[in-house]
Amino acid sequence: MIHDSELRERLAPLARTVETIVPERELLEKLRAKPSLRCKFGIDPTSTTVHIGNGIQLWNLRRLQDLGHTAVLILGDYTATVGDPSGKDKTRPMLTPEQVEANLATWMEQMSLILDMDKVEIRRNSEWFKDMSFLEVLELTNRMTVQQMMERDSFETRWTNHEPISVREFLYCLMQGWDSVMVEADVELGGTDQTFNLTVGRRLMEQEGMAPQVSLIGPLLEGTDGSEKMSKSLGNAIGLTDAPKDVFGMAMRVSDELMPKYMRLVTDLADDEIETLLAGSPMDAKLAMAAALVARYHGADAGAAEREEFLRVFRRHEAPSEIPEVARPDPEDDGSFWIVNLLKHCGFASSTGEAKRLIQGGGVRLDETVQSDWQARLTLDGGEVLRVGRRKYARLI
RNA sequence: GGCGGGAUACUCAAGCGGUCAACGAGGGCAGACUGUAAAUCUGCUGGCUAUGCCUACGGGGGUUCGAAUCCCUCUCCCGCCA
Repeated sequence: MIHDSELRERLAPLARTVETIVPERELLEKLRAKPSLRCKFGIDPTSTTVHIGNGIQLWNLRRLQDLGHTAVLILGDYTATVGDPSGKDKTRPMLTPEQVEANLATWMEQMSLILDMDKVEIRRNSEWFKDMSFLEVLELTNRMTVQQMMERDSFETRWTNHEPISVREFLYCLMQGWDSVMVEADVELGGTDQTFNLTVGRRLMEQEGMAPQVSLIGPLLEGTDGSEKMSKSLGNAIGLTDAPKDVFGMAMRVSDELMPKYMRLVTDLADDEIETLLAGSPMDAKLAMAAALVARYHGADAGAAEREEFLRVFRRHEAPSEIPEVARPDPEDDGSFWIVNLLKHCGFASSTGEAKRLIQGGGVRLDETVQSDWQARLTLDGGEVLRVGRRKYARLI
C-alpha cells in the first residue's frame, strides 16, 4: 500500500493494485518535477498467453498512461533466452529466438486489450545487447558480487538445496537493470518477485550517474490452484483471450480465501461494492467477481450472460444452452457406435484406456443415462448428447 | 585432478534378480456430498477392441531361463577433498 497521502492521491487509480513503492519520497519528487515520467515495464514472453496476473501490471501501466506518463515497454527478446538452463523451473524456460518472436507477436496483440498501444514506446533489449562485446559484458559483471546475487531468494533456496545455479542466470538481473539505464526509466513496474531485479536497476543507474528509477511493486496473483503464482506453464492461469465461458468457470473455481484478492486485483468493481459483496454470501460474491472479470475483457453483457449460464448448468443442473455439435465418427460394420470411439472422437479421452477408465468411474453419460459398460455398442439416431463430468458436453449429429 | 553418491512414470520418492506397469505422497481425472470452491470419503491415474500382447525404470552393451534390480561403458547431476 501507499503510505504517503499526497502520493496516494496522485496515483489514486492505481492505489488498489500497488503493493509497495520504493522509495515513495523519490517518486513524489519526480512527480512534482516532471509532468510525464518514463514508466518501464519489461515483458519476457515465456508463453503465448498473457494472463490476468500479467494484466495487473499492464493495467497499472495503462493508468499511468492515462495520467499522462509514458509507457516504455521493454520486449525482452534477449533476456527471455536466459531462462533456467536446468529446466527445473517450468516458469522460466530457455527460449530460442524463434520462440521468442512468435510469443512476442501474440503478446503485442493481447496487450492491446489493455494498453493504449499507439502511445507506447516499444524497445527490444536486443537493441543494446546484441552488439555488446565480451569486455562490456565483463564490465557489467563487475557491478555485483556473488554475495549480492545470493540475496535473491530463488538463488539462496537453490544454493541451500544443492540445486544447480547457472552463471548464466546471474546475468539476468544485470541485463534487466541495464535496460533501465538504456531507456532512462523514472519508474519500473514489476511484481513482488521482481523486487530484487528492480533494485539492481536502481543500483546500475546510480553507478551511471543517473537518477535511479523508483520501483513500483505490484502484488503477485496466485493462480486458480490457490498456491502457485499464476503461470501458463503451471496450468493455473486465466488468459486474457480465453473464452468467456472458461474465464467464468475458472474464476468460480478460485478458492473462497483468494476471492477478495481477485476482486481487488483483476476486476473493476468499486471498493465499496467489494465491501458489500464480501459481507454477503460468498457464492454471490464469487459470481459477481467472475462476472466482473468476464466483463472487463468481453463486455458487461458477456459477464451477465456467463453468470446466467453458470447458474443454469451448475446450480440447476440443466444442460448448457449451447452444446458444441460433433459429427459422428464412422460407425462399426453393424451400424452401431463403440462408446470408447465416441469419447475419443469428441476429444474427451486421448486413449482407449482413458475412455475405459472414465466409463468405469461413472463419469460418462449419454442423454443423461450413465454408461457403465465400456464395451457397449450404441445406436445413434443423431442429436444425442454425450457428456463427461460436469463440464464436457457434445451433441452428436 | 582424486574419492564417493546419484539418474525410476506429470513431480517427489520406494524398489536392489522373478510375485514390477513398478509401494507411497503430491498433482490430475471421475464419482458422492455441497453454495462454485474448499474440506471429507471412494475409484482411477503406460498403450493396444485386451484374462493376452507391446513399450517403459538416463543412453549403449553384456551376464542370466529371467534385470529397474548384477557387470562393463558412455552421458549428465550432486557432495567431499585438492
